[in-house]
Amino acid sequence: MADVAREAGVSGQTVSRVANGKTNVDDATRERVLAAMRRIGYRPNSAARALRNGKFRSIGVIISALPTFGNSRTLDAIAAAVVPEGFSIILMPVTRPTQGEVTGAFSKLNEQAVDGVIILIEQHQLDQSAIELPHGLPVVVIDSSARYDYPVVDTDQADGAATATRHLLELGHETVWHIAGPPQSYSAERRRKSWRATLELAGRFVPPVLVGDWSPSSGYQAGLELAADPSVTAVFVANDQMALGLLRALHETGRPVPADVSVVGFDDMEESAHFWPPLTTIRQSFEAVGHHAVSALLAEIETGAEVGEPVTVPTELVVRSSTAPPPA
Amino acid sequence: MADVAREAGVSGQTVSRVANGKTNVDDATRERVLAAMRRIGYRPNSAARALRNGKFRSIGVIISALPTFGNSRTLDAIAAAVVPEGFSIILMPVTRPTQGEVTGAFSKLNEQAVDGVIILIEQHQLDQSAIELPHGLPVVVIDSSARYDYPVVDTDQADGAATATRHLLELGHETVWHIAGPPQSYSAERRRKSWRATLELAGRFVPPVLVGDWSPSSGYQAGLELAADPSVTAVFVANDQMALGLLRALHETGRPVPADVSVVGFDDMEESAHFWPPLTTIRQSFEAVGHHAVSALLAEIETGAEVGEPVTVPTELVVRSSTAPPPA
DNA sequence: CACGTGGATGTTTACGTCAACATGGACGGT
DNA sequence: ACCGTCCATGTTGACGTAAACATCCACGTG
Repeated sequence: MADVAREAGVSGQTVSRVANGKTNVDDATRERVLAAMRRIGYRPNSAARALRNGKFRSIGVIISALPTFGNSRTLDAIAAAVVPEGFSIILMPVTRPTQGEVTGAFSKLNEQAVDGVIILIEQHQLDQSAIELPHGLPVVVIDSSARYDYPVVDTDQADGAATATRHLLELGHETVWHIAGPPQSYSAERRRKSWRATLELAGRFVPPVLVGDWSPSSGYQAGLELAADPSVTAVFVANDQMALGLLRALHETGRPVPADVSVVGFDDMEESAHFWPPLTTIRQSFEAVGHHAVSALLAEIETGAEVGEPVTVPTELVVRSSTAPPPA
Repeated sequence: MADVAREAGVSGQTVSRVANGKTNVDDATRERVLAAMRRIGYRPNSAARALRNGKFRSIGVIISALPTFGNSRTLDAIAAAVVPEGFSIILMPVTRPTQGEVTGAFSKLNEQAVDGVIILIEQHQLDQSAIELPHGLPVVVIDSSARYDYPVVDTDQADGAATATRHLLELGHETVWHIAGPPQSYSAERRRKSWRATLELAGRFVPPVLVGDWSPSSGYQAGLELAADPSVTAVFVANDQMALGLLRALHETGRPVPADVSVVGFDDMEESAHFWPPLTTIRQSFEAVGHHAVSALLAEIETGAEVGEPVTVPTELVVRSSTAPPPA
């Protein structure tokens, strides 16, 4: 900066003013400074800036299971929403979502240099208790658990699951089986509860739940069990990957989809339209989730006040070829 | 820091020494300082640290198409490799890999606060020219193009594609068709060239290339064309997602896999084992790629010297149920 | 013409940390 | 007892920036 100031024949302060777009600088002077900046290749030093005014213009994202379909999409949306605001993202992966790891990541971020934190961790049951975080830093949690003290954003899991179940019922199926996500996952829990509630509301028999871990393999395993039971005609699977595994199991055991059994997934991955048969599923908008999380966090950073209401992002039923009325 | 110093009855410098684990501090004093830190909840301020010693302990990752299967896996591997070293990751997404966007992201990182940059951008043909970056910051590129001035890490695309093609030939197929990735992608180009070379080496007819864009839909489109040609008995698809689309096209047109046509993909996504039929494919280790990229970058940061040799990560053929000898 | 006003620019200082140098006391050797 | 050495600890200053305050000049007004 000093070099630029000398080159332009002004004081460092004026350079600072130009760099920050202050208005009270003469146009001619501004031009001279800008030219000098370009000539010297001046880049403001963010460390010094941060030191000076206590803001870092960056937010931290604590994330587990990054390569997961939903998480990577959400992260991308967060990134897209944050960059135009002039913020950057500091990534803090945790290998397992335990209390220890999360608080560790959090305090690393705290030392590091962030103005706020988004927590994108699927499993809420952390050592039996909600995450406890030192206060003083704005935080937004992506997850619709009510157990956090922080603003929360999530997909409307319950409505999506209810829609999926109702779709199958309306097609004429007697009841709907369910392959759930892992027990520690809050979204899995919500989808399962909502599926059950929908069945009960319609006065239908509630079959036992099969539990997977989101992976195609676990869907395949569960699918093998389901395929062996001839009374199964409709299955709501808690995500598309497990649905893929189920489809495979159904193919292998010679039960045609959708003629013999109907399948609905959840997520609507890019691949789902090309499964065999193309999968009917619940589309969720990770983009909207990421976008809302960023809005809430930035608002909190600006104003210091937490936004009270949890934000819920709606889902949409996408009907393709894996559902049909039950066999006669 | 001043508070801690007062609390412990020492000077700030001693606190600094304790915080940095210097040895020349009396044990009793150290204990006293640590206790004071805990009591006050002291966190070193990284901005000041960075300002003081010119290092940031963080690296930037410029990435496009983050939710892409390979990219998210690689990013995760980078994160995993970087965190134990005490570095953190600053994410800098670019929407399109143009020269302008990349250099923009680069200079943002430069101002921001990074010690080095990993560029994870698939398409190398940036406005007809290689990326030009201002020098002075260590850079590693993930991509095996020879056109960069920087250390480079990538999967052994050529060997993988050759292995896939040879596998099909050895099964007895007369020739192998190819659905390629987008023309701007260097990996797509490598796979295509290597497929062609393998065919030529074996003295086989080289069929025209179908070009996709990595998406399942583009694979489906290409698949429809291929399915219409009864002479097609073996297809090497440049990634698993397009292979999924091809499988769907083959199902729809009633051409059984692998009895009538064999398919080999590339990537080995988690889903591929559960496609119908389970997909034979080339597994690449994104983990290894990320890991090597980080090693190279950290070495460059430490020593200041670029590592010369490009690193190539081997692939592995995974045989499942989508390949078989051609129909009699 | 003296004075007040307001805008452009300069000067000083503090942000939190740590390297470099300074200080001071304990201990060993002669 | 004197001196040199070494180790623990303290003091000073600098990193690059921007807020707060100070200065200076042009211009308008009575």
